[in-house]
Amino acid sequence: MYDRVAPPRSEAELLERAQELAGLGLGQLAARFGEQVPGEPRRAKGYAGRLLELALGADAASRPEPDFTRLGIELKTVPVDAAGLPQESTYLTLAPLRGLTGLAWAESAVRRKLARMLWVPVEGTREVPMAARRIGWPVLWSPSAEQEAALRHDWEELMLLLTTGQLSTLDARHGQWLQIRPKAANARVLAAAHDETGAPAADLPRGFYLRARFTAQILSSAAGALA
DNA sequence: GCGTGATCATGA
DNA sequence: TCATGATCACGC
Repeated sequence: MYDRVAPPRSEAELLERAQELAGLGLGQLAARFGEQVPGEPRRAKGYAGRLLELALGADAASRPEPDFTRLGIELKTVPVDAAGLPQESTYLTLAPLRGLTGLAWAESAVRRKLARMLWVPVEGTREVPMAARRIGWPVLWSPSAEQEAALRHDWEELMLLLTTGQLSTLDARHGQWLQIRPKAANARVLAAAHDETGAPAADLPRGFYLRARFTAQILSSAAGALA
């Protein structure tokens, strides 16, 4: 079979690996692992992300930890259009719906995820078949002071709505850069939450997402999005 | 069933 | 056209 790629031992090694993948099509990369890219895009959500995890040696295995556990780095692939602009928001982490009293930004899961991230743009326009979509130039990123302040502002606004049990008024329009949207297999899924009075209740699981216009800043801070 | 990886598809 | 709300696949 095919050996699993060993986790990178340093940021530099991880970045080098990602840079070596730039310009490759997803089909070419998949072939290195004896895989074929799924044919139907609707059934291939998340495939590019899983393939890049495999190729770069991510070791978190879908546990709620950074993808590169030893380096504390989170990997995100982001679909971009022909101009290199992100086409979609980026999922960060589940939003806590219960037991969130006293939760501070400094200890939040959102901040931990954002602390250090490797962004890999991938061609994502629907006209391009999955296998032909090319991997772009990677960006190793941490938030600037201004970016972190803006994200913290959004997070605190959103968390206030969560802690007061105002799930019914919380929708994806809140937040300038961060937003909260459903994150579930379907709209019938329920997670432990609480109501406006603080009593236990169940509600649709939600996740924190980074808006595409924020991700655009990250990608444009580096040179070309596509190699 | 949950949290991970995300993108799809429809209404505004 | 575009973002919101809904959905699809995988590992365990």
